[in-house]
Amino acid sequence: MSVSSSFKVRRIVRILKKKYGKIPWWPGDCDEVMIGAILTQQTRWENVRRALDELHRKDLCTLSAIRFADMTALEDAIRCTGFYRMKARRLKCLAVFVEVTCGGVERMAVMSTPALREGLLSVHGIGEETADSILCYGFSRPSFVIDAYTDRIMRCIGVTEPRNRLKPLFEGVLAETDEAYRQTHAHIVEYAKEFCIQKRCETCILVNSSG
DNA sequence: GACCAGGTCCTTG
DNA sequence: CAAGGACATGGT
Repeated sequence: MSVSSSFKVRRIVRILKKKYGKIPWWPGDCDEVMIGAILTQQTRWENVRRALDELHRKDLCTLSAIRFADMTALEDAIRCTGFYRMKARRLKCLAVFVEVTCGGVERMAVMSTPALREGLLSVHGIGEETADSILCYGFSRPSFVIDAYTDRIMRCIGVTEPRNRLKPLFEGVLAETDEAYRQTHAHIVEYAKEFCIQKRCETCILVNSSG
């Protein structure tokens, strides 16, 4: 990766930290994080929150419950997140992986990060972003999450690395702790929601600020 | 009514 | 292997 890109990333991380400070993000237990990670695919968080509340109301907000849940009941509960048929199937796949393949969350918690990541990626419907979200926010592992917002902001500030290089780029710049990864990703999402909602980034403090 | 949302998988050329 | 489409509801 280029020195220039590392420099730019280092700089925006510092600016965003100063702007937002410590923000709480993705509270909830491990099961809720994993379920939310599937539901948030291509979906606004507000709708995911509503679906999670509905799942709680129906006692379906654990993977052990989802594993045997009625498919229609599951689909109904998550309908407001869109892609609800597909997501219901993905939740079932995740439930089987967690409860059967791994033998429960406690077993997952003692797996090595690479093994856990590989296992998650083997689940149908879990790609890199979802896997890293689960690792970082659910299991407190330092695996940085690259999402559409991150990619967009990098373009805004002139970092030209392809998307698949961004993860190592950030991990090379940040202190290698799950907390640093969580905060920085949260800052990026917060900033993106505030300024970079559209493809264009007209009011980008990241470009003009002397930071 | 058009367009987009914190992706992933499958099919084509 | 890059590009395009499907999945689906809810908000602006």
